[in-house]
Amino acid sequence: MSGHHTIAETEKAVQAKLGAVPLHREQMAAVSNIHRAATAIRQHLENSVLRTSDLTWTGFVVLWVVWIWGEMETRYVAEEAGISKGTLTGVAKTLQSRGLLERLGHPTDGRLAVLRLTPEGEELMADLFPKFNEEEVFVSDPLESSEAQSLAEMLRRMVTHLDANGEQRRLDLRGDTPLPPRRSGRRAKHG
Amino acid sequence: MSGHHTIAETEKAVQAKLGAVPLHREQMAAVSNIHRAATAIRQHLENSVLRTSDLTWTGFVVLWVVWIWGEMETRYVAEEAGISKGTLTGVAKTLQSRGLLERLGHPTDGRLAVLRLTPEGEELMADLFPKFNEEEVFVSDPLESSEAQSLAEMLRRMVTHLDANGEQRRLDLRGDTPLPPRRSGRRAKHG
DNA sequence: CACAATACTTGCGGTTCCGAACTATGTCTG
DNA sequence: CAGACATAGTTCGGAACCGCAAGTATTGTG
Repeated sequence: MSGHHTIAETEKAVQAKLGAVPLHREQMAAVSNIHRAATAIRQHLENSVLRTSDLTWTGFVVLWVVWIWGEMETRYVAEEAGISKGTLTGVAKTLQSRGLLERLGHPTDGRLAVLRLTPEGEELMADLFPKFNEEEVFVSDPLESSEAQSLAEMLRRMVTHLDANGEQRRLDLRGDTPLPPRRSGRRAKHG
Repeated sequence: MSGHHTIAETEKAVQAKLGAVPLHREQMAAVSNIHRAATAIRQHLENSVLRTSDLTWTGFVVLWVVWIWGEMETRYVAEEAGISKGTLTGVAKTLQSRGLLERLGHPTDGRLAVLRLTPEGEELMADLFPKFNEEEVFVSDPLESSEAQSLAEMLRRMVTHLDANGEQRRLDLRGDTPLPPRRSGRRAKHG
């Protein structure tokens, strides 16, 4: 970072480029700053606490989710971590191979798989999380305590809203035209 | 989405798991909600406006940056887009192959490369961005206009802070121990 | 017991992603 | 002006990542 343009300069350039176009600037700034902040924060956390344990962001998030909730079915882990089930299978494998996570069958429903931290995983998180939280404090340094609360609360509202209404919105948007297939992906076995 | 646990439930589980550990909860909630919101918003935007043009998130961000700033040197594009320059090389290639972006040498400094939208790229962005902005409005629906401003402003402060102080902080944190190499990555040609 | 539904895995084809090594070019200095 | 150093971009190894299709196994149901 520490680079070419500040956010303020970017917003100015947007004004210059899009001055004539009717836009909703406040929402644009809010959304784009959420992503800027998320990227910057993630990079900081990766390069401070996570890197020293050779954990990726996603690996850490998965560990965190399982840590907080204890044993958890894989589908919920994927959802909480914000990744697809397919990705989780791979990430969980990596974490298993490092001895941090274990995979158990469900006692009564044989279709389910349950994830749980190993003792090493528990130990790692107990050691790592306070450090992680220290950096959360560092990145939040410019916020008053009440501001941090209000920030969290506004974001919570956005997530809840998307959670409740996003799918319907997407359906409405595309009307009857079905989603185009992705450029990539597995093809049907035979045409 | 629309899944298992709400944010409120997660925060409750955190309380249960970490009740005894002294933590800075407000900052924790703020940071983790930034990432939750970023993921949810990104997924919504990808599956509504971006998907129909077969653009990935990163591809769109790169196009957006170049669109706003006009011709731009690749190193700045990478920085503004929040990706590494190595990643940009690949993404730019993809966008070039789709005829949306072009790559020019710098007239006087042979090391530099400059990116610019093609006419097709300009046209695409002119068509796409209003739709994108509409969805930014949708995801910001639960926020008052003044709240959106305040949200953007708080996030801007965090980014600015990280920009100014992040590197020093990381240096301080690791002291004299150098960063361990990543598990993955290119190795020296010969040991 | 056939048959549908569910949960996960596997694999495909692509993109993205980082960061270190490498290449090419420019700049500084003795 | 040559050698050292700096800078910009590309290449590459390894992993993450998605969405989808297909496969496996299990459970629920009429």
